[in-house]
Amino acid sequence: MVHKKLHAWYAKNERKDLPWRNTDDPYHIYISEVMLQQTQVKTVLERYYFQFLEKFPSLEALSHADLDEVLKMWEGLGYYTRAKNLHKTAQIIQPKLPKNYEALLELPGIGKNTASAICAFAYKQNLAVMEANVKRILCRIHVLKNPKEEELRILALKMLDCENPYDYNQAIMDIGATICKVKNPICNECPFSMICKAYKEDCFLYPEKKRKIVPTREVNIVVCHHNKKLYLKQREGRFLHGLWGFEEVDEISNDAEFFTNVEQRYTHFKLEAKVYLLHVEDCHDIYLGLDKINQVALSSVDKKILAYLLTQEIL
DNA sequence: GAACCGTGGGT
DNA sequence: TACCCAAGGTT
Repeated sequence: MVHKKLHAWYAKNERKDLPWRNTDDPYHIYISEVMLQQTQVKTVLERYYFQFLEKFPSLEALSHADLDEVLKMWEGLGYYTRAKNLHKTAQIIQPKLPKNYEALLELPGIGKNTASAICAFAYKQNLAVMEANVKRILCRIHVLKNPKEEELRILALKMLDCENPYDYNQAIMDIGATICKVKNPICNECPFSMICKAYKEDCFLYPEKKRKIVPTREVNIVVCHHNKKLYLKQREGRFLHGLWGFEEVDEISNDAEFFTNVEQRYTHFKLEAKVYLLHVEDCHDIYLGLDKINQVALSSVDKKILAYLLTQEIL
């Protein structure tokens, strides 16, 4: 009965503007799944999906690319390990993605969710996708505040429409995105309302969310410049790995002049940076002109600083 | 299991 | 301004 209702809802309300639903190419679906991790559909659609596939039209093309090129196409999307893992995976598995869940799970950057999504959407396999939307729906139907992963997995399997797994998975994700939203769910249009305990209770605060306090990190950034060239270096740690940026320093030289303040929110801390300019007498090859800078991937903070520099005739 | 890993948009 | 949100994976 619920499956019928869901099916009817989907026939009417399916999001048809999603290109990864209109392809059978496992590579395209794989790219979309990774891009969509913790990222809004709109962002992926407008600025990344088509551009990435045009630049790297196949697994083979991706495997032959330089990591710097891949990062450039990922610039601004965040969580850059995803790009690095895509590149690594392309080199491991080309010419083709494996077709079974366990083999996919072995690959870097592919977890349970992405593996099941690839199996369900690229290979039409009979398994339940369980991402944030689905989890939220299950939590509300069963009024679960803080369920274990395994508990949800069992409930998801019970719900799955084995006759139409592909449509079912797409449909329940659409319900989560457009009906069973985190805030202001539209329960009177929801095909699950008849079985939803949260609806019966008239309370949709499931699952419980825990908020965390984010610390502030204060840093100094120095932009060294010489003859319209700037010093940038490539980051090596896990954070913003592989992206280029201006240098953070502990001590500010007396010759540096204050330039501007910059703020940036990250997932687990807030950055407050004082940016200084330092004119140096001579510089090395690693100083980059604007044309070079535009070829490498910068993080959001460094882009902000660069944009401001451009208004100040430093470049 | 919890911390870590980005960003732009909405309120 | 400050906080929340969006198709998670790795350590």
